[in-house]
Amino acid sequence: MSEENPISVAFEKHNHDVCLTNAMQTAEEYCHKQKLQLTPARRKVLELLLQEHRALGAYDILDLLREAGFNSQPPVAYRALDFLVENGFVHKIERLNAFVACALPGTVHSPSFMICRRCDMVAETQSSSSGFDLLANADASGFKIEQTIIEAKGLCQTCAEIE
Amino acid sequence: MSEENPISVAFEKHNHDVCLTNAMQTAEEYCHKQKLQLTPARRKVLELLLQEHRALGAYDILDLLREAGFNSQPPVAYRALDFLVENGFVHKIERLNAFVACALPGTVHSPSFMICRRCDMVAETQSSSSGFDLLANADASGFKIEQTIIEAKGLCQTCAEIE
DNA sequence: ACTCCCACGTTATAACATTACAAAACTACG
DNA sequence: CGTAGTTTTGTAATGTTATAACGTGGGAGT
Repeated sequence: MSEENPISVAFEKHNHDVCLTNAMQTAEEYCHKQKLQLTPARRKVLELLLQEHRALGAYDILDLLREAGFNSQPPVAYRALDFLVENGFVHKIERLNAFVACALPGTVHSPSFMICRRCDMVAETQSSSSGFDLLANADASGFKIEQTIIEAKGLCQTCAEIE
Repeated sequence: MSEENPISVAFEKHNHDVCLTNAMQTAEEYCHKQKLQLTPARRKVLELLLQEHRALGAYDILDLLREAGFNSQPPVAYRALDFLVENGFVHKIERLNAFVACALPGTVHSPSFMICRRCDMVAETQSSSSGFDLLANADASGFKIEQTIIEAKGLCQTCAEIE
């Protein structure tokens, strides 16, 4: 089941159904606690993204929403994505102008991403913010960092073997 | 002279004319050595970007090119930018969809950027690639990193004092 | 002079994202 | 309940960023 689409599985093998179910449950609980509304459109977008380990563009999502019977003007997708990004369930991959479900929902974290240029897979890793030059440079110059994005482009193991 | 527009000066005070002249000369020499053509449009775009320590969008550049008497269809700007990015004279800031002149032209380097969300200033810093988690994670999972972008958003010292 | 490559001119369109305003649905609280 | 206030959605239009496609011109090497 988790193997049906080799392109969409992450680096580590895992049961993808569980991964989706867990993430949805975490989102539910978080929204309930915070009195946020996980409305049908928001829920659907999160589900769509959780079904992939790769980034989807807003218009890809829009197409999928339309197929699922939702309204399909751009704001529908962007509003849901804004909500999900603000609350940490989804990350935007800037270099792809695309969106990916968070691998560690419900926790404050500063992620890095590995993006395969061949199969578009996106893997999220936790980057401990300590110990690299940027912080020292920022301190030295008085720059106050609020958020840092780290995106590595390259080839995943599978694609590296093929090429 | 270098102080006429406080928004466009970088963190450290410096003589901006010298900074521009040096960078242009480096570009000239590099292109000559590599038998690359630093054509009028390419040169102009580089000059325009060197006049700022902030990122300009492709269409901003296009407007400036038009003012300078160049042709002004989008491909004009994008072709020049592609050339300059490929050869390391300009970097793309992904989170702004905009472009900034390289602070260390002619050297192979993997830069990080600090982007002020208030004044749009962009400072480039050298990030030694050693010592942070992403590399370890990539190794462990067999991912081959080809290029990493690191962009920190925040407030520069000047703007932090104002707010 | 021929040909190959590179750069440029030009039109069109694709892809990504937001503004604006009205209507509906929830929420709080008297 | 009801009604005021807030949040979410419907919908049309538009704004912004980027590329495709194809033809033209100009310089380098043979």
